[in-house]
Amino acid sequence: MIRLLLADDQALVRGALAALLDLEPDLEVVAQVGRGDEVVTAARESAADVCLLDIEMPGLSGIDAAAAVRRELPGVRSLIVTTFGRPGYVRRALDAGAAGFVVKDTPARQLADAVRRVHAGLRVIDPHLAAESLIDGPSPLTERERELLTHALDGAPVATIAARVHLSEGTVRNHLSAAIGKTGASTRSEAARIAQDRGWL
Amino acid sequence: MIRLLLADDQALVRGALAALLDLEPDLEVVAQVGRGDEVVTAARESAADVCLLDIEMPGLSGIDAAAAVRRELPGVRSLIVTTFGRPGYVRRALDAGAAGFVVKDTPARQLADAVRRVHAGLRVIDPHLAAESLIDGPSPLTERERELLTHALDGAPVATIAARVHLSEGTVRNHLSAAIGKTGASTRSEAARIAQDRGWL
DNA sequence: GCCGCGTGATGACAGGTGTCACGTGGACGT
DNA sequence: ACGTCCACGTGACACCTGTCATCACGCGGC
Repeated sequence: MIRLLLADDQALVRGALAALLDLEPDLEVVAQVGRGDEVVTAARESAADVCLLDIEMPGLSGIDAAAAVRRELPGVRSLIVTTFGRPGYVRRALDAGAAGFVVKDTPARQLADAVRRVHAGLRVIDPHLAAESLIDGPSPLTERERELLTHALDGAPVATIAARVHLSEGTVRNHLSAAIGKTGASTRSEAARIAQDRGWL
Repeated sequence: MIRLLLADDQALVRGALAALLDLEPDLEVVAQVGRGDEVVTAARESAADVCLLDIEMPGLSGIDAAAAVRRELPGVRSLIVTTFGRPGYVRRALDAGAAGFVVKDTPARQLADAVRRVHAGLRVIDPHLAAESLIDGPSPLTERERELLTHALDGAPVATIAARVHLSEGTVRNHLSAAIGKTGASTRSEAARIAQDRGWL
């Protein structure tokens, strides 16, 4: 019997996944959480074997949660189950110690298999995403560029961004100009969107 | 026995919801589709009573699918089940003939109840969203403003947008300026993001 | 030591952007 | 017929932005 923990911020999806996985005779959902920062304690208390983690969650992202599980509970394996097939996410998830990466539009029956393989010590990675991840390569952005792009995501003017990060307006424009070049965009908003699509933020 | 059709572009979520709802003794999932433009034919062939529709789907949005169901199959009721609680969506969904509107982070056990109420001829609307929808009121944007904002979503420069819609650059700037005023934003990207958040696009 | 690189900053310049005034025309309601 | 609203356009103006050159500092690698 494989003991599972589910982490997803959407209660309906969480409950539905639990119903789906509980149908399998060798799987048992022993814990459900809606926040990333509750994963480790819930996994410890429920003695879970495998954690299914969404990425977009309040408190702590699924990737960071996987890293925390890796650090705090070395025997427990993490499987990322996410909506967005951002190439950059795959690499970051694996670096964080996740054992698998599956997108939410894979057929439902394959999920149980993925769980079993992860539990058996294998790695499960969506093949399509693995290819994209290799093509794109790692993020070319520096830490500052990444940070400034996240602030540019909502379309704020440069002056606002500069105030938020306590930097000179000129410096902000320089960093963003570099980011625009690296993403192949022509405005900072476009650059921010591209970087987000690739999982660089 | 209430016969259900599920429409969601994420196969995993679709399958999981099916597993969850099939647990209820009086509910039966008789069809599953991943595209909005397959809803009507699948509902007709499977003789469904209630359609659960996600909004973001390829082919046709869940809202447009609800309108099509209303038109083609008058006896069938639609329940929108979506990730995003955009206030503007609620009004548009009801105008399109949907009988209910639920967000995906409602507790799983409430979904079956919502289905039963919709089937009984009642209307089910997330109370929190209903309030927000009333506060915001309907979209103040004109059709052109709405269209131009969608093109501004990815941060494209004005010249690109003007070329895409075959308009003068000056006209595009005038419309976007009006949209910026109506949204309370200070750049077109910010205006686009605000409008999207409110379900005005 | 020196080089490369990230970070922070300044100044200058061309071009993009938001705003406003103003004009035209068509659709719609009264 | 008239007013109102929307769409579309032009021109002008101030301001914002993206780019580039140039400087300085700290850090790690060969």
